[in-house]
Amino acid sequence: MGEAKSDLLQGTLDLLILQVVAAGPIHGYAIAKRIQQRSKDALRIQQGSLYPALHRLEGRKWLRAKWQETETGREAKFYELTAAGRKQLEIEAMDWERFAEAIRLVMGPARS
Amino acid sequence: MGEAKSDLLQGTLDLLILQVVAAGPIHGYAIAKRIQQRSKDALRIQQGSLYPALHRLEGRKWLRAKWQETETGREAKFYELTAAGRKQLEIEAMDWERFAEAIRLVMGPARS
DNA sequence: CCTTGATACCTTGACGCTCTACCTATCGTG
DNA sequence: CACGATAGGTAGAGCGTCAAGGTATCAAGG
Repeated sequence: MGEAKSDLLQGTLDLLILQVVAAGPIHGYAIAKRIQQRSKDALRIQQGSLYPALHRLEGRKWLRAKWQETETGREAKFYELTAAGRKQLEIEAMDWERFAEAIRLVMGPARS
Repeated sequence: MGEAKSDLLQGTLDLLILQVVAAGPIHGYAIAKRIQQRSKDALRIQQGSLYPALHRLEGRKWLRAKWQETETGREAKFYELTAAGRKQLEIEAMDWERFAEAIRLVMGPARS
């Protein structure tokens, strides 16, 4: 029940993660929370989506990880953007804008 | 080579097809052409994506198909929207707008 | 004490969609 | 006659997301 389809469109998760991490080192759990908050609860990243995505991005050298302590005194894996990651973020942000514009064109000029 | 990732974000093809078919009966090949033209060549629907999608939408009773003759005198399968299809189009169009807005929020208010 | 909920990490398996690549057939043009 | 455009289709693979499960720590409440 609830949502018939998945919350996210495939391919957008990487963009969201890169964007959030771009603001500074942050751990996985907080990334999901941040995305949820910033989207006003419209986007909820499942942990089963989040962690594989983080490992994927790390494997592609777009993120770098290191264990650190949170403000609450717990160990957590903090991710930060590499130079390649920053470049990738720019690419994906542009891709997204071009894609959204293309959809807008097909959906018709009649938009409020 | 070429595009590293898929042209389309998963889930948007149905929306595009429904929108194009909403304008009146049209056959598959023309749907792909129409989407490509309207998006100013940004979106190219592969036949291997198109036909399975059409069969899927027909199976869900959102489209109805019948063989007819084109203006050029060839047989083609013309698709048209059912009542359920029209409703689905509204739902997916709304979903898309909410989703695009959510991404915009996460990407930051700092937009040109 | 002990349970509950939040924080924080992770894996597994299934599902769905799109892609590449391939196939058939007709028509018009060079 | 070969080719590109039109028109339909299938098969296999890849990939990302999801649901569901697991571990462990910490704080608060009963």
